[in-house]
Amino acid sequence: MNKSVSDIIEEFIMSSLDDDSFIELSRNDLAKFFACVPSQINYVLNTRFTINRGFVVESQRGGAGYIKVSRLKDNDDNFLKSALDLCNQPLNLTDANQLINQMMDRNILSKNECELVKTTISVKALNNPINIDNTIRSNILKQVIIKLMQNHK
Amino acid sequence: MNKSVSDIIEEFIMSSLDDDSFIELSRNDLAKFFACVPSQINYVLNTRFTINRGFVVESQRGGAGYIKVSRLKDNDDNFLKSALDLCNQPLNLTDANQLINQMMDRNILSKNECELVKTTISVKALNNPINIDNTIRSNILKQVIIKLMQNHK
DNA sequence: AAGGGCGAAAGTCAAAGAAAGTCAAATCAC
DNA sequence: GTGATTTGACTTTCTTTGACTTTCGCCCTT
Repeated sequence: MNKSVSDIIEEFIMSSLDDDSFIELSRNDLAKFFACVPSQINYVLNTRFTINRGFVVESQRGGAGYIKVSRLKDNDDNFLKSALDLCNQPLNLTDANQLINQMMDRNILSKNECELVKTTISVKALNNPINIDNTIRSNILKQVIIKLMQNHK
Repeated sequence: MNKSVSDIIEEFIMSSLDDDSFIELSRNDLAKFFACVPSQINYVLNTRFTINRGFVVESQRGGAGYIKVSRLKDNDDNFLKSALDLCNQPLNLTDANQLINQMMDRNILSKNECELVKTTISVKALNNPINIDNTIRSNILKQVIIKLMQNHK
């Protein structure tokens, strides 16, 4: 198979992530290195380093701008991964709380953290019509899980 | 990570504030020391040492001019109380995050907890069609603060 | 002793510079 | 022909720079 430039850039970033759980890169430098336009880096990031594939991309513009790519971790039994899946549907309060409780049982969240997260998705916090409520709830939980998988300071 | 000059100046002032609750600087000297134009000091002050982040900047021009940066240190009860007040209006992401950061600075939240709460009010978490993001955000934060006030007795 | 001028601060603001993001048209591979 | 890739014009965000303004203390004159 003939590799595209995007494939090669993907491989490069992938192998940089072998050692560490995240890397910081300069979009411009990378583009220069691979002799492509800067926006191609975005293309690679958008098509290959997605949540679904287990990555998170953060960035900052301007002066000391950067792009940070992190590889998400999961514990052995794929608990977080399937929790993430659950969050693709709206979640009612009971189900969501149970999910959060399980995270505490598995020592992914401390008691305190568990309580905090439950607070953020409580009925009072999401003071909205029920149908949109559940959607926001699962969205919030999804981001929390991603954060937990992103397990580096 | 590649730090900008502004980042470095910020760090310098921050660490000067570690020992004391305030510090007096000479804008010109600082600019000379960091090899930048004097107005960059203002830029750092305006973007980093804001009231929202818990700082006050006072200054005097002319002959014996100076810039004084102080870290606000009212007690945690008052802080949470006024934070709660703030949550009666919709909050944009920046303001909300700064509030949460201050909770960490005051050891009301651990670093981890701080990150978690920030995650729950992030743009991605509250990614809903309607533009009531800021309202939901302040609601969530309000419940978090109420929760913290319970713990904090 | 009062007022004015000078120079030494700090403040303001907008332009320039330095990243990264977006989006859609053009091209390529199958 | 369709979907994936490449390209580039345009946008947004953050930082750096510098010209111009304001304020203040001090000294000098009267």
